Amino acid sequence: MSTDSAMLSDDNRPATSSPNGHANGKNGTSATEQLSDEEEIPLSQVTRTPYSSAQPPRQKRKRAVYYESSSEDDTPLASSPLKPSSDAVTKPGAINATTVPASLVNGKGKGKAVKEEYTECETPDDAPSKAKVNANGRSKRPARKKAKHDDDDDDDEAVSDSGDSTPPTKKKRAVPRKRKAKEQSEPEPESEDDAPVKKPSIQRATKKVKKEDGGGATSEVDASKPKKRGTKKEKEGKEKGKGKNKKEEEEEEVFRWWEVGGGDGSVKWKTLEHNGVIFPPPYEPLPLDVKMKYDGKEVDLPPASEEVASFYAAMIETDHAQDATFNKNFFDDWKKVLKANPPLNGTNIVSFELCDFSPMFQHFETEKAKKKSLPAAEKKELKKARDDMEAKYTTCLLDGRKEKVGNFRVEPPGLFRGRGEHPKKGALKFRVRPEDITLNIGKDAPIPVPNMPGKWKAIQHDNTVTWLANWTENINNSHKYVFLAAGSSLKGQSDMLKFEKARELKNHVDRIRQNYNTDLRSKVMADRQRATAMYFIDKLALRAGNEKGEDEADTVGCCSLRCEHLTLESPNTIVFDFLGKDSIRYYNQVPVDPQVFKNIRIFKENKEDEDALFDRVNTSSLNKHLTSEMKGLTAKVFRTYNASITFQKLLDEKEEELKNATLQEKLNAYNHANRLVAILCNHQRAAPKTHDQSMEKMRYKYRSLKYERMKMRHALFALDDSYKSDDKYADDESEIDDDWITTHEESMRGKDMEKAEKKFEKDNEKLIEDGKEPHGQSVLDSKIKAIKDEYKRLAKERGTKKAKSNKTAEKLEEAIEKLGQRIKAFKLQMVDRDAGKEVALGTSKINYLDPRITAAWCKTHDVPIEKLFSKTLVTKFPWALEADAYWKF
DNA sequence: TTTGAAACTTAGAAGCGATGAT
DNA sequence: ATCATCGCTTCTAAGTTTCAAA
Repeated sequence: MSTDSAMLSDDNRPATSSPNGHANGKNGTSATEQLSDEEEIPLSQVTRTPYSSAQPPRQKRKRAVYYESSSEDDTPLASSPLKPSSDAVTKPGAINATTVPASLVNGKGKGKAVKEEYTECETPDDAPSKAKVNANGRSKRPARKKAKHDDDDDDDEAVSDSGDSTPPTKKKRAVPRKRKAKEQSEPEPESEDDAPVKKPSIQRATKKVKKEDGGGATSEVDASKPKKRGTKKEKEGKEKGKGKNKKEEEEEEVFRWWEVGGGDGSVKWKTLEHNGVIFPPPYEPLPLDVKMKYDGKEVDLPPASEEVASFYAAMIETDHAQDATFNKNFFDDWKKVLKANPPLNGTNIVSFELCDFSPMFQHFETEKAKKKSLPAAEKKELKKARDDMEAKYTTCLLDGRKEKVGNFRVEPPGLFRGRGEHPKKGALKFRVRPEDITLNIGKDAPIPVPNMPGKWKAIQHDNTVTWLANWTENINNSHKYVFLAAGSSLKGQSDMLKFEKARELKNHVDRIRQNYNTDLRSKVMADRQRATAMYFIDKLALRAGNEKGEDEADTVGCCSLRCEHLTLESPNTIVFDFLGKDSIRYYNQVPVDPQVFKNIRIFKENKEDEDALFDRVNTSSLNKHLTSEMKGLTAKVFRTYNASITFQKLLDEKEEELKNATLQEKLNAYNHANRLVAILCNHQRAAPKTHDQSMEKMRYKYRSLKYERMKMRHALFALDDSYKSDDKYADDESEIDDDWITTHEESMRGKDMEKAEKKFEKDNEKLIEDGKEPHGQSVLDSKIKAIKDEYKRLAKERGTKKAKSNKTAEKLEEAIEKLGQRIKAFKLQMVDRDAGKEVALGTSKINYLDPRITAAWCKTHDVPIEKLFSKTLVTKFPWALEADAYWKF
């Protein structure tokens, strides 16, 4: 099928580009007309495209055609002219690393899209176009048919299309991008004295720190420490340290980079030493008695094929194995491996359905169990051995300082676990070998030796980047990098910069909002669309939304929204429903500014569901514009800004209220604010498997509380009829009915009797121990009888609205009041828990909430930071924890 | 321009170990 | 002490942004 023209023909109108010139007709006039605000909104025109969550229709997508079809793996490689020669591209290293020849599995070389241009022929009056069509009838680029410039000219005279006011570019011309440098041993940054690297003093903002149990950390100060910050602490530390045994002398150097300044600029380090990466152990064939079956018979697989089979076998109980795409991709790739490494007993594996991997699966399960049941001491030993082995890879020397490395373990081979409807999920991910890996390391540093046979692909010394190693992965031909850990100075610095940039937005956001609000009425379509997109990004914290390719899951962000993703509901509500990053559904019904509502209606006019909503906007033009509004401003800064500012505001609102609150109440308030931000950013998680069950438990407890309350009310009535007319004691137990009460009482009765028996036994044991006479059976019997009688009485009471109690009316009133509070609180807790079951708080905490907000809040409310930040977060944000109580985002 | 490589941040799932209930 | 739960850590996929090459 290679690029069949067949496919081309089927739906090939220039799709996307809203054929009938939505907006452009001739960009000029018509655009102007269409943009007039006054027009009416024929509601009937409003498109409604309900589709249910997970599966957006995307037939049109296949028009891809312009790209090499990825499904043609089986066609002879070299043949198609459209196909880049795979040989040329295949990474040598990937081959037979794991014994699986890359060339076997990876039909095509780079999934590089070979694209043709589409010469548009419709709508002649349209802008000169070359709209590239693509996917869902959308083009790799949005199907915009015009180029912004065209608009300008034509689109209503005047209105100088802002489009190009050149943004204040920084003539800085930073150090040349490494791209070229990478070839290999880069030529060393040409003396570039002007390179903005001022890190003179930086060298020594180091302190020696001893770990103390007490949590206080600091101690003696490195002589060269520059600033005087934190002296007090140091002194204290010193004293304490004195008394303390020196043994723990494992003082770590703590580089207080945030006190030094500098750091920006493109040179990231002066010297860099590291030990490379760890490769996973080679494949170990299964014991001879563990064999998968094909058509009921055991198959004798050579190791290479067995390994791939085992990847799948380990997953047969997961959802992945239920997925058709996943299975197909796995099987296709596996067959290629099998072809080169056929079963030794001649089995010809052609049908996936006939494969039975369960013997392998069982084997893995027993192995797992074995490991688990190992004595603790042995487990510990194993772990120690592993840690020792890995130790040297966990850190590196950056400008002479020890820093933690993040992902020093090379990703093991396996089956690609793409999210959502990723067309390649299940495909075989090759074993990575030294030949695949490029190391980035200081010029004078010794070159590490790989822990498996082989030679590094290349060594480079590029100090303008932060990675230590990288390789190209075979599924999507993207790059994988080994970076420093989140707690390292390099990551910390850029993290801090990120938040500072977001804070800077505070000073510009009013103006920016004003501008885009004005532009919502712009007569230039491109501007109006951009303004509308900005409105969404700002208000709803949507992501920028780059275009995606054919061989990726169909997900969108702001700029790549399609008409089908928005539904209008008069008078001014927009319903968003689309799959965003990681194929997480974004569903939101929001009332919007009437002008935005109107705009969306206009943008959708004359377009198909699968056409781009913002056909004149893309992330690049959007960001270009944003940068012109504020230096360094991009779409994602809005997310950071809005998340943090919202969080700060929410916490501030509760400040007074929390003055005398308990610790738990404070934590709740914090988590509540955190949750609202997570919702804003649409951070979801799969509801815990046990959620329903635990909700059920809570509901039961809730009812039990209601039952108690009812009993007390009734007791009150029994004492004095007049309570019945008091609203305070009106029936409030709608969630419990007679049946439930019956069951509940029976269950309590059972429990009470059990309890009595247990107690009886225990008492007797005790008596015997003490050398006394145990109670006889009659004691228990009479207790049981008492319980039975009690429940008989309760049964009689049922429905009478009377109950017995030995409390006085006053006591009852009090107890009811208290119970009422408890019920309310519990109900809240339930609702909260249910509401939060699908909300992930972690992501915003790690990436979006300025940690200084939390640090300051903890100081204000006297909450230990450990209650809110896990150990990793504490080490990730050392620069933030010193913020004082008054610090505000 | 447009495309896509490169580099870095953000993301949820899976794995794992601590902790609390029984 | 054992088991279930839960929260944290690890893993790696999936985004964004920038810039050079075509």
